Amino acid sequence: MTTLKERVSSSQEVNQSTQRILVVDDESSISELIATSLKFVGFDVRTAASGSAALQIAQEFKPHALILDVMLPDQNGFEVCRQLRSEGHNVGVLFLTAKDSVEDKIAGLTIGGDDYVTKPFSLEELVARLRALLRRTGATQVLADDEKIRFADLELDEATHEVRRAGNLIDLSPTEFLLLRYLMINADRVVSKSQILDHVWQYDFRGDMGIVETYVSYLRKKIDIYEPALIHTVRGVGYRLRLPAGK
Amino acid sequence: MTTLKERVSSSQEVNQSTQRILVVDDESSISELIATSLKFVGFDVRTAASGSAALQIAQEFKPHALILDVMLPDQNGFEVCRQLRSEGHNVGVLFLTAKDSVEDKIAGLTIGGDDYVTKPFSLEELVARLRALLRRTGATQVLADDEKIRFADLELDEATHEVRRAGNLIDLSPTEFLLLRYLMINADRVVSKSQILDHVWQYDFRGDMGIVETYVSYLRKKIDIYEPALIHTVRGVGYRLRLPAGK
DNA sequence: TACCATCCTGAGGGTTTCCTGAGAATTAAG
DNA sequence: CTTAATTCTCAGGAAACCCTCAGGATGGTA
Repeated sequence: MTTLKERVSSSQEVNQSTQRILVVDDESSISELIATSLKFVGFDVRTAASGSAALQIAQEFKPHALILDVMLPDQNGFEVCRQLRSEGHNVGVLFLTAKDSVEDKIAGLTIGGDDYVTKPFSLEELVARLRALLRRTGATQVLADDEKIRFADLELDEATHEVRRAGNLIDLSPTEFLLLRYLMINADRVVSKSQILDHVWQYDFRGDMGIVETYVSYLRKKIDIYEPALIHTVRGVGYRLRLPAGK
Repeated sequence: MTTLKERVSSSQEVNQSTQRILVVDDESSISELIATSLKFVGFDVRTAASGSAALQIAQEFKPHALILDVMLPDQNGFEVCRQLRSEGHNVGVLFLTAKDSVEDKIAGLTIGGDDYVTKPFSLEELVARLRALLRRTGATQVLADDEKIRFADLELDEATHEVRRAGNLIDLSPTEFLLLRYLMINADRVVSKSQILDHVWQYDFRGDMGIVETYVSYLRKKIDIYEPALIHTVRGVGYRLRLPAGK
């Protein structure tokens, strides 16, 4: 089994126009995981382990968005957010909260275009939410890409959660949706089962990679009943989304 | 398929022509909540924590409307309002009052096109009232909306609070109305239960999201007794208002 | 061809999510 | 004060979903 960090560095996605993200979490394993992952897809990332450190770094780093744990050693995440806003930082925030947090005042988190993700999360979900947030808060200079991902005659719409193949609507479960999304983002590239597991499943998943095979099978039965087949197995390596031409 | 402008109108609403709103409340958590929310839907917002500060800021900011807590540290909100008017500021005011204050008094004092909202409020309600106020006071230079929101054969009139489906009048409770309104504003997009809770329910609501399910159930029994069904659940994500067309 | 590692997929059990009816609690109206 | 409307909680059941497992299929290699 490889390490998370190794496996994370896989895809390569250019042109993020270097948006700056500040990650704030006191568990360094979490903030490192996120930072590594975000850097790799092209963001400019800094980390902080406390609220006060975050405020300080934000002064000079001027991030386009924050990923902010609500439970911090010195002060709570909302307070950090409030202070930032009152200092004029017009920045979107993606909160991280424990799933079982005792009704930890998880209200009002989605008001200003902000959003939250519960721990444990999957990297795919985190990145998807972050991108949606940047789009909403207008921090993106590249101008809304319709919120749609396309490959061949496949079309995945993040706003409506609709997936179509050749115009036909396809019904996917949440996990199937995330998996397809990951494959489409990495279209034409081979992604290993480990990579898929790390990105699509929650980071505390403790099963083997058989589940990836199972879900690829599910996906095939839904999207590759059409010709031509798009999901291809690269034996001993992983999977790859491609058209037959580009052999 | 709705137009982009329609879909966008809840989240980022372009072309608000940057109307200026001054929010006055001594609780910073409240004024920040309001400011964040209003900025997000396209207003230009400033905040003040006292009556005197408000008067000062109003001099240079020249707001199109005020959101004004009636209980302020230095002076009472009505007094602030009176002073502003005597200084020639022709501006509509949306008062914020504690629920248990004597409502008759307030009603009597809200002359002209003014209005008031009791704490705790829901953001949907606050924004709706503010827009109505701006419309009445003529501060709005563009945006002569129909005051009606439509989707498919659904029609919701903000002025009369009437809802019709295929011409049939439908009787909704206040919460049902706000919920439907929120869904219609976000027609075709998936909205999560958290988003619904944050926008439709009062900001101090401390229950779980089961209540959203309950109210969706109520709504369905009133508007989806007609064909086709418009309210669809997206398992694991939220709800979405849509036509069956895309199948 | 025979063998082995890898991959595919159907079946089934356990869990989670969602829907809805019933009723308590609160509020508004008569 | 009584009644009605509305809001909210709760819990049972149904459906969807997640995951494991194992037998069969496939591909590479000796």
